[in-house]
Amino acid sequence: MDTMSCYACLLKSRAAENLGDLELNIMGENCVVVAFEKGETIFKQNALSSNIIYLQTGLVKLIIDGPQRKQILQIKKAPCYLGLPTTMGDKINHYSAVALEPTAACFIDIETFKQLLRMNTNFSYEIILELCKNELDHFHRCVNLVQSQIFGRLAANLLYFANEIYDSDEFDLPLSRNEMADLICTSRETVSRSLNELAEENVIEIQGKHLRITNKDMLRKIKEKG
DNA sequence: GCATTAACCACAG
DNA sequence: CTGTGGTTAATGC
Repeated sequence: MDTMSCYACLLKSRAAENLGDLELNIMGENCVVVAFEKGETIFKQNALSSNIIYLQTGLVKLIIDGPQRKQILQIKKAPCYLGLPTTMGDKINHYSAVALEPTAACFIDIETFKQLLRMNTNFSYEIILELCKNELDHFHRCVNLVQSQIFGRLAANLLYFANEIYDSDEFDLPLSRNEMADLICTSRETVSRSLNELAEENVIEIQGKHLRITNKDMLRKIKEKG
């Protein structure tokens, strides 16, 4: 288990750019980087949480076991912090994180992280900024899920993949139909049918997981109209 | 009533 | 793991 040299890290977070040499040394001595394969769990709901996770590279799903079914809370792309709410907010994790691609994650000791928050206000500011943006995303996602029908929900999430994750209108879905269903709160059958219908309407092209958005304006309209 | 939406089930690649 | 067809329940004209 190597301690990291955060000082020399080329994948530092925006927040960590604000840390001085001394602070980076403190972080480096209390931090390890771990590689995860697709499908591996990075942290698990109900387990004790004692680390802040920083995603250096890769893609992750956050999932929570609800009273009825599994629910995908969010898809997160590196670079970003994971588990700030779940590590700072309680002793145990309220959700799990699973890698969707090969992923590299730094595990930072929670006490060290708190110490840095107190020491360096610019660092703290960037952390708060990330948390706030994240909360706004969640609010919008929540409204979309509650107030839109299937096509609105599907459209919003396809646009999210294109705009926020892949920066391209053509990409491979990182999720199975079943996981897509967990993401937009429906059944896998409905996801299959809806994707095929969007293809019939020439809004997207879909072959297996490969997806291309061919009529983005229409997809936006579908998202807005719900 | 009748139409629409979407879940659940069963079965087949 | 996916796609399809049938059935069913809820909701809205």
